This record gives sequence, C-alpha cells and structure tokens, in this order.
Amino acid sequence: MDGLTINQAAATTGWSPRMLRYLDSTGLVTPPRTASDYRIYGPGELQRLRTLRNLLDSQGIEISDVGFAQRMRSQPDLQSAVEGWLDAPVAPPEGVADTADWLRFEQDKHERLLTLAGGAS
Amino acid sequence: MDGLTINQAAATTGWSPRMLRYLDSTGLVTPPRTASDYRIYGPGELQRLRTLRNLLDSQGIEISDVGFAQRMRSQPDLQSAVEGWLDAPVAPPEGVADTADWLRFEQDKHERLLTLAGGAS
DNA sequence: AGAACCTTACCACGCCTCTGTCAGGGTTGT
DNA sequence: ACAACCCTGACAGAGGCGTGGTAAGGTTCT
Repeated sequence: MDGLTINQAAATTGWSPRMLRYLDSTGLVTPPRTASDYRIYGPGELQRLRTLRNLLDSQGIEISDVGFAQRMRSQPDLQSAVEGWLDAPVAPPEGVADTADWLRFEQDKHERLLTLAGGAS
Repeated sequence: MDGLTINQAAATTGWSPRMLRYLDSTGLVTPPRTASDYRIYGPGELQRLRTLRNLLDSQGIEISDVGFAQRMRSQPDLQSAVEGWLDAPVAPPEGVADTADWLRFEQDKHERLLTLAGGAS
C-alpha cells in the first residue's frame, strides 16, 4: 500500500488527525480507504491539505466557505440562483417606465436562469 | 420621499426590522439613507429582500453563504484562489511520470491563476 | 500475544451567526 | 408638544463550526 496513514499525514501536513477526519466529513479532502476503512493519504491528498491551509491563511476564509464554494460547483442550480440574486440590480434600469414592468422583468430573468441551469422542461 | 421606512419594508417583506438592519450591516441589502440616516427602501430593495428569502429557503443556504459569494464576486484573487484549489486534481493526471514533476505542475498552475486574476506584472 | 495503530461516536469548549429585545437619544407628523 | 417613528449600541440565547479529548472496539506489525 502506497500512501500515508492519518497520523503520518497529520505529521507532514500540520493538520491534526482530528481535523483530517473533520475535513473528510466535510467532503473537502476525502482520501480513499483500505478494505478495513483506514484512510490512505497519497501525494494528491497531501498537496491538497497543504494548499488548503495556505488558502485559508492567505485569504482569511473558513473551511465552511470552501465547502460552500464546492457545493456551488457541484450544484449548477444553486450557483445560478445565487449569482442571479447577486446580479439583480438594486434600482430599475433606464428605459423601464413602469415599476411593475421592471419587477416582471426581474422575475422573468430569475426564471430564465433557473430554467437554463437545470429546470425540468 | 418615495420609499418605505424600515418598519413598512419589514411589514411587506416578512423580514423583521432587526433583520433588515442586520442585512444592511452585512452588505447584502443596503438601502440609501435620508439626511437624518433613516433607511429608505425602494422597489429595488423590496424585490431584493423578497427574492433573498426565496433564495435562502429554496436552496437551503445561509445569509453568510450569500455574503461569501458576494465577497468572491468583488475579490477576483479570492475567487481564483478558491477555484484554483477546487480544481486541483486529487491524483496526478496521466502522463506525469514523476510525482515531484506533478507537484511542480500544480504549483505553476496556481501561480498562473493568481497572475491571471490580478497579479502585478 | 501485545503494542501501536486505526475506526466511529460521543462530550465539551470558545467563537461566530442569526435573531430578539431593550435603553438612550434624535426625527417626523399632527 | 406629544406620539410615533427612526437610529445605534448592547445584552442574550439558540444553534452551528472548528477543535480537542476520550472511550470502546477492530487491524497491523513485530
């Protein structure tokens, strides 16, 4: 078996074994398992762990933030819903005479985004 | 003055006045102010508040998640750092003979992403 | 076989998010 | 002028996150 056990991986990455299990549970770093469920950390996981620490420190973000970014990655409807909300203007654009028209425009846009990202036809 | 005060906005959107102030403090919905610092909610803010509630409920996410997405929006280096980490493969790709070569490849990719997103030349 | 390792499952603590409420003080409407 | 509204700031409590520990039990090495 090539790869480090959880304590060895902890020693070389600076994470505690406890945190490696936690990161596994969050889905951020999920090493393969042996037949008896031992976690096996290969070079890929080790690099991922080291760069994760670097990412958190350098950007001042939390583990849960990276988890959310990953979730947006894997769920396109989530991503389009969030981005659609962020893109909605705070004031009606020029050229829209009636406020009611603008609200309808925004509503339609929202629906278009959802449909585009995976809506049932 | 056209626009609703905070209690009126709360009544028509379902948020509590307390939460409207909180959302203001997080930067998610920041209404303009009168000369005496009263918050004024126009149709844009009201729509944003209603769709925010809908977004949170339908996607099962938190206010802080939307805040993080907004932060990634406004900070391209943060976005590229997070996406760079998420894109890093967990195992060396085919055709890379040496593990050390692969680590160098990953390192270079990370640097390319950072440079591309706003690095000083 | 026995030491040293791994697993999951809990309890616990500090910090942050979300939400309510209240106090003290300024503004608006009648 | 007075009620009704707004502001900020603070305290408070439920719940989640990040992290450590520990207990009970299975696996691997020597």
